[in-house]
Amino acid sequence: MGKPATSLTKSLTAKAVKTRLSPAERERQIVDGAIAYFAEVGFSGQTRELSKRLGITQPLLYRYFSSKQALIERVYQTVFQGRWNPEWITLLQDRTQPLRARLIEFYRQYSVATYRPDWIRIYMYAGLASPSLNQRYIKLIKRELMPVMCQELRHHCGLHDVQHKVSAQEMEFVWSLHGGVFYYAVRHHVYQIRMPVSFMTQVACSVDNFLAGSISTYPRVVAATSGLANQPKRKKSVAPTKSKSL
Amino acid sequence: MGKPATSLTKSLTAKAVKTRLSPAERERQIVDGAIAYFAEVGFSGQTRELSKRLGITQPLLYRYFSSKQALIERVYQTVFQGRWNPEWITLLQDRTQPLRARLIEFYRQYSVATYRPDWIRIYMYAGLASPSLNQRYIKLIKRELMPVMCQELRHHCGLHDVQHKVSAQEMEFVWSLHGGVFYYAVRHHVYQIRMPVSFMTQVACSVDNFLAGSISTYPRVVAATSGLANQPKRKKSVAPTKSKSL
DNA sequence: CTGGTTATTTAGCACTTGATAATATAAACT
DNA sequence: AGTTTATATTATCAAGTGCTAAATAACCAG
Repeated sequence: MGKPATSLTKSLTAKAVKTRLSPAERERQIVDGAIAYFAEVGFSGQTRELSKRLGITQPLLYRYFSSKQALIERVYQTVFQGRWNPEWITLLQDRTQPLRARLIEFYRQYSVATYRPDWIRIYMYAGLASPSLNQRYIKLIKRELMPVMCQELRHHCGLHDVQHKVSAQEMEFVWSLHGGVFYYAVRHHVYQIRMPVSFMTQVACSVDNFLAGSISTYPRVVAATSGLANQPKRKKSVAPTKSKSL
Repeated sequence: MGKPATSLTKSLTAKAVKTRLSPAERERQIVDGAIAYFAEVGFSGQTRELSKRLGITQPLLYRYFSSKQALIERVYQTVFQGRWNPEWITLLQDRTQPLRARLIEFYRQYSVATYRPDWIRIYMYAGLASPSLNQRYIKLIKRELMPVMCQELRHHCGLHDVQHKVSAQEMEFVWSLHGGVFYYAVRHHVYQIRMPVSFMTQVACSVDNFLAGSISTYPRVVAATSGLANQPKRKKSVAPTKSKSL
């Protein structure tokens, strides 16, 4: 564990040869180490332990980051910035492919970017400590991803005439798929459950069931919310199918 | 902030009248306060801050709990013990009701017991710190809940002849519903998102879509795994009726 | 009221933890 | 080489941290 991850130094094979790194390189090394360390133990982890894992002394951290909090901010930034790929939207909108294939491919690519131990664990730690970061991220999902998924789902269900903006109910409908997929990753990377079915197999299965059900249930959701605007805090229960509004 | 929460003391109206509580009462008060405090800030929260919220001094905690860790264990025990209701299984198996109604009613009751801020947040904190507790809980779900849900789903889909034990694939199929519902609670109580659709409305919607899709997709899942055993590398397991407790 | 019991507080120890200043030292430059 | 530059280390500080022992004060039996 104590071995320096960066072997980009031009020579001097191994061992504890005290090497002076260029500031840029050292900084990158610290950030990478901090991501791995905080992802493992949370942000209450100590700077001394982090420095030990990096093979450097603790005060050196403060040459590169003015405070522990500054380092944490940098970790956030590094982990969550630039993971969103706008290509995913165009991929989802490519109607030359069946929606099933598009959704599966999207989750394949999305999971590579985000459903990994570092991302998921830091995401959860951040959410528990103070959810503003997660709220911002979910806002991104709501703004960029959900409307597109809903539009494509409308098309898939033959609702070609519907013009109004996607409603909050419609988005929640899609969140149930998204949440199921996300929770697979949580069980895997947070609870460290041995998963008996591979991620992509499970995604395919979830997408299949989601789309099969949508044909009959999604038009009802769209119709039930077609009158009212999209977001606001309207009560108006959705009145699913049969009795019992609960 | 500094005011003692317990006004159970028989008299002495208000103010900082130092009251001596019976050990049982004080202990309960500490545990309750610890649940609320640790759920809010995590288990790295300090005993001094906890005692301040309780309106007592910090060393008093150590009269009732030998260490901080002992208090944490007690919090775990209090939050997670006795929340599982075996009645839920009989409810789910009551075929005089349509499966839709049973599932919705199950999630209504289940959410009352577990999908509340304290439970969810402590569950997540525990999972990140060391997932053994969560693994044990998920084992309970896998042993008690999933097989029943799968059996009822088989029946709902007209698969009356199927005899073999439910496969891991079938259980994962149900996990996708369960995960979607759980993640609603996470968004609500951990990320503190303002949910535009009420929990029960969303549950009804998810269950509807889940069941509607299952009619066509679940038989395929069952068929695909009917040949092989249920769990990959397990050899023929033992008695089908075992009743380990959590 | 009195004295014993014990819940609760006061005072403090040993250690941790984020952060800083002074010092040492490896690399760069001439 | 010798000089300069700034990376990295050593030696700390001050505030926090779990935890303990002794002192205090509330309750109760007599």
